[in-house]
Amino acid sequence: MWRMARPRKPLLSRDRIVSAAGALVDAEGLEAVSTRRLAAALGVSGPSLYNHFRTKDQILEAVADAVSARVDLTMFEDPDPRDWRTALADWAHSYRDALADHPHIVPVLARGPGRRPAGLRVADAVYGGMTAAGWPPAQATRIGALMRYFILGSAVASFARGFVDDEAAYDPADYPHLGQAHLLAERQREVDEGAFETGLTALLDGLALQYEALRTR
Amino acid sequence: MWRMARPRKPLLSRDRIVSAAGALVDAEGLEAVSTRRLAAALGVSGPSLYNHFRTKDQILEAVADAVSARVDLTMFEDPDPRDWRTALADWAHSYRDALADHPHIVPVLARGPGRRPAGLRVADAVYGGMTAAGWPPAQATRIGALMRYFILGSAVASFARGFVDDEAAYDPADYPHLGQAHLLAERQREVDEGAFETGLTALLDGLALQYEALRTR
DNA sequence: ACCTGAACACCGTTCAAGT
DNA sequence: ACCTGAACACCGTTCAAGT
Repeated sequence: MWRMARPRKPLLSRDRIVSAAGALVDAEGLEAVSTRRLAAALGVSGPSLYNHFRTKDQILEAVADAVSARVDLTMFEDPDPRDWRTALADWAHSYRDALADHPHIVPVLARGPGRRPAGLRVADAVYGGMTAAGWPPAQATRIGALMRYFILGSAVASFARGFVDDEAAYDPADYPHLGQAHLLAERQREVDEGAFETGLTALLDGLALQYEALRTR
Repeated sequence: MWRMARPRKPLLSRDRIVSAAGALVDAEGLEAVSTRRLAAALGVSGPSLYNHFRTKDQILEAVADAVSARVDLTMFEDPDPRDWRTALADWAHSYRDALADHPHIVPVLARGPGRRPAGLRVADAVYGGMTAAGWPPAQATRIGALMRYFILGSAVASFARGFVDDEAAYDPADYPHLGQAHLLAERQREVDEGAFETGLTALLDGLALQYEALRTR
């Protein structure tokens, strides 16, 4: 027999499936991933995937988790109590960069840490870093959550991807303040970049105010 | 004939389709909406929908836009220059409440204002309010975007929906700082609520700092 | 103009059969 | 244990046919 139902060495592994799925998501977007298409890319037939994952959704969860795993968390290790602000800022940038590299998986990632190990490790590290820096536990939890809101929000609700490339859609009579400038892709990236930095600075400035109030009480 | 291909009075309208789709999304979630299921709920056959919308996606866009349309924008009309902070806070709460009422459509809404009239009206109103309050145009655009990030992020990356109801998934050996307390649904809503309020206050405090720096220059 | 059933090219998932 | 093809119950969308 030159073609068998089961090869001596497995053709598939969870890792191979996840990396092929990630590549497909990056190249063609979430909705391009079907079990048949993914299997074809791996040189097997559709149902084979079910020997390694229970559902297609769990494959996508694993892809999302692989992205979370690339977020730098070292800034929360052995923290200098006065430096929670820098740690938070560095982490936010690392997180945003990881998402920017794989924008199509963000909606899956945003569904919450859920069962994904790397996602939970992120939540855990931020909490640990904040409590070590002197934030009360309840506030540390909130800070982790609100930073997540802002970072994931900036990836998922990106201005750049939000506007359509069609001038007719933005009649100045309907939206007096919206200029044509919004339509330029270059300008849109600038808006996203500027809004992220402005928001991050405001968030950290505001938290610093709360931290001071906490210390001087 | 007691059953005809075309009735004298149209059976369908865009409004009827959108409200039935909205009800289906609210009751059973996004993935429960198929053209056949939606058509059945309206007492017609699947293809009929295509006489009123070009694609299923445009139906969902219209549902999302109907939610945006319920966001209060009156706080940006005839603004008191000193009160941009209150306007922003009130708007954020109104926006968040609208999303909380229809959580399943949030991923569609988060894709960006795109072509949706109500979504664009929101962006336009915030921009108008901020510039009228004395913010420079570039900053006004950024504020609209960053507030959107935070509000949509808080809806889409909700802690409450993020954790799974299974203790085994959160072994304290893996995540030393994550307590079992995170698992309680009641506690999760508290975290979301607290994180939103803490984040909003921090954001507005931080922006106030920037506004002052702007005035005193 | 607006609805219908039939049809097309897909889906995710199950399962018996193969080795 | 791990792969296969066949099958099931779905999809979104097109289209000719009806009134």
